Amino acid sequence: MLSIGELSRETGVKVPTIRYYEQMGLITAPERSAGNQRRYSRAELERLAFIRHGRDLGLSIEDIRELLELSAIPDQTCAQANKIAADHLAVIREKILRLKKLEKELARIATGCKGHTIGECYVIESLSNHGLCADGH
Amino acid sequence: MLSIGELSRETGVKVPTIRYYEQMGLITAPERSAGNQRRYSRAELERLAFIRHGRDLGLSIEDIRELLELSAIPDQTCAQANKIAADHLAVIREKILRLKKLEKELARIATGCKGHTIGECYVIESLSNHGLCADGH
DNA sequence: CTTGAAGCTATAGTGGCTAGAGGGATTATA
DNA sequence: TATAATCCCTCTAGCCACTATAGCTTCAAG
Repeated sequence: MLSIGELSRETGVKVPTIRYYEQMGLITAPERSAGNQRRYSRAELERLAFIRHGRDLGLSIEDIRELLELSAIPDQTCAQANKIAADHLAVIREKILRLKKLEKELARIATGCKGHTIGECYVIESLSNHGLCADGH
Repeated sequence: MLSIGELSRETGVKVPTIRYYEQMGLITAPERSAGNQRRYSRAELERLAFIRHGRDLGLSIEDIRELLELSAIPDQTCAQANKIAADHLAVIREKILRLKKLEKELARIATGCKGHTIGECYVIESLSNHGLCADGH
């Protein structure tokens, strides 16, 4: 049996976050010690590791909730699980594209400034004047 | 003189967001009509466009506040403005790197599943077993 | 003068935590 | 056994940048 602190150390999920997940219903309320402290089993550690892993991959709490529900019924087809992963992959790819555009734009702004005063500053100028942007963003 | 709705249409910033920016002190409270409605001048439109542009580039409200303050004193050196842009560029580049790792990992997970039931599902399996991951993430 | 769109304020909700207050429990050492 | 250090408890509020809702007033067109 693990205390919440031990569980935290083993999974890398912070203590208040574990309590938050319990409140959100991602993990069920565990047993308590005589003095009302949470005591976790190995099964709960694995469930939390699953959640942690999903969050690290950027899945939302709701995505993870759904995957946890799916994983409880091993005979069902896994189409839904695949869909969650594939949808999320599409979101990630979209984000990457967007950020690359921003990177390009910011690199232009940040390196373009040769003036020494705000009055001549390209950073300020660029923000004031959207027309200077290469991409529509 | 523009109503808040006109200002919204011209800048692409939603009406409640404009009021929010006013509350946050990014734009000063504008004149009011006889019936207490906001009336904006061209100068305010430009300031809002500046804010919008900064937000589009992912700058925080605080970054933008600082840039707005800097832009009000044209004789100061622009080192600080450059720093804000450069720092943000670094943050963006970091995010891109992180997302690329996630993309790789998710692509592996989402395409790896050949089973037909949850019991054999690679998506679920991968989340349960961090050891399958190529990268440390 | 009526009607419908647009505007007003104030409050609460979003996601995923994080921080703090004010206490009780457990554990290691003296 | 006493005590001190550390951990844990609940509850509430705060973070960011909005977004939504409710209940009201004002404006502009016909």
